[in-house]
Amino acid sequence: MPEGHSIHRLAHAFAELFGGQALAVSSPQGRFADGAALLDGHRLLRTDAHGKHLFLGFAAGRVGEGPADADLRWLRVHLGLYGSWTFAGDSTFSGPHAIGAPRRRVGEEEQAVAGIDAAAPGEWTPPAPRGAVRVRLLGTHGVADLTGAAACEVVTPAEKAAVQGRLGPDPIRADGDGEEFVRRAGGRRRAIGELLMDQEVISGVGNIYRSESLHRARLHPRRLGRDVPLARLRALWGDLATLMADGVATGRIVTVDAEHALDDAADPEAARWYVYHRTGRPCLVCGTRVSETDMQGRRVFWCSRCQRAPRRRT
DNA sequence: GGTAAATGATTAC
DNA sequence: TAATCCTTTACCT
Repeated sequence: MPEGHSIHRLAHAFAELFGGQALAVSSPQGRFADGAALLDGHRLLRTDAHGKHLFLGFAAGRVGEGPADADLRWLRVHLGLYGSWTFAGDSTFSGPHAIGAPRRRVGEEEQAVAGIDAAAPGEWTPPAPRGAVRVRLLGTHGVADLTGAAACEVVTPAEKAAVQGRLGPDPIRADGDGEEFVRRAGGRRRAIGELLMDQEVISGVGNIYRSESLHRARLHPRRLGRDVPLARLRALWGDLATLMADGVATGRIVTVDAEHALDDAADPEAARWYVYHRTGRPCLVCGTRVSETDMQGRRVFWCSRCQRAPRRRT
């Protein structure tokens, strides 16, 4: 799935493209018919993102009424490994055209789809849903179609709060607390590579940000949390906050500093990251062949020279 | 026209 | 640790 930065982009996009509008909510595929009926015709008043969860807050009633937060009903969407939103609309409708899987190639986290039509407002008609569209949100100037989500449900404010209560601090959110991350990761007997992917420790980090931030921090993925000095945990949080904020701004995961950038016209994907998906290829910093291993069913990449293996403990 | 892989997370054994 | 769920696409034959 797109990592946390994409979810925050989606929250912004929905506010911008549909904010304040009463939306026609449907489930062309049918699996979300009940939830869609609950929200159909309601206005989208709030959007929120926490880690990899997207929340869209709807309320019934006329424009101008200021519903209490307690009256909102939230659509909670988690894209999982291959969920995706695809947008289309008239000439006034812009923004991210498609976020999330599928990707044509690894690294294509946002795909510009020929979906934004040049039709003038009023002359645009929504395209037929393509594929298994779980939810369609139709506004005045455009549509958003959701496919492949791992989670898609309508929740109350209390249920939303409960979900967020289980999530660790999010480096992208204003309320993201780095010290909380240090508390949750420090002293742990689990590998830092696992801790970064644990959404209760830090939320929003995915497989690319994991491998890349650990390389930038020169930390081996199997180093235990308790063996990472607190100052380095703080630095890791700070680096992730910077990288992920940049991801929100640009829609791309960029982790390679200018001094290490490598222009490889023959294989532009090859030098996109320091180590992610670069097994056997040279580390962009030292040239050592990148290593790969499996960590809880996911691939982790690191440079055995830049990121020294932790000493074996008995 | 089949198959594996994909930036995830939960449940069960 | 393994199975399971969500869906599309790249890359084979």
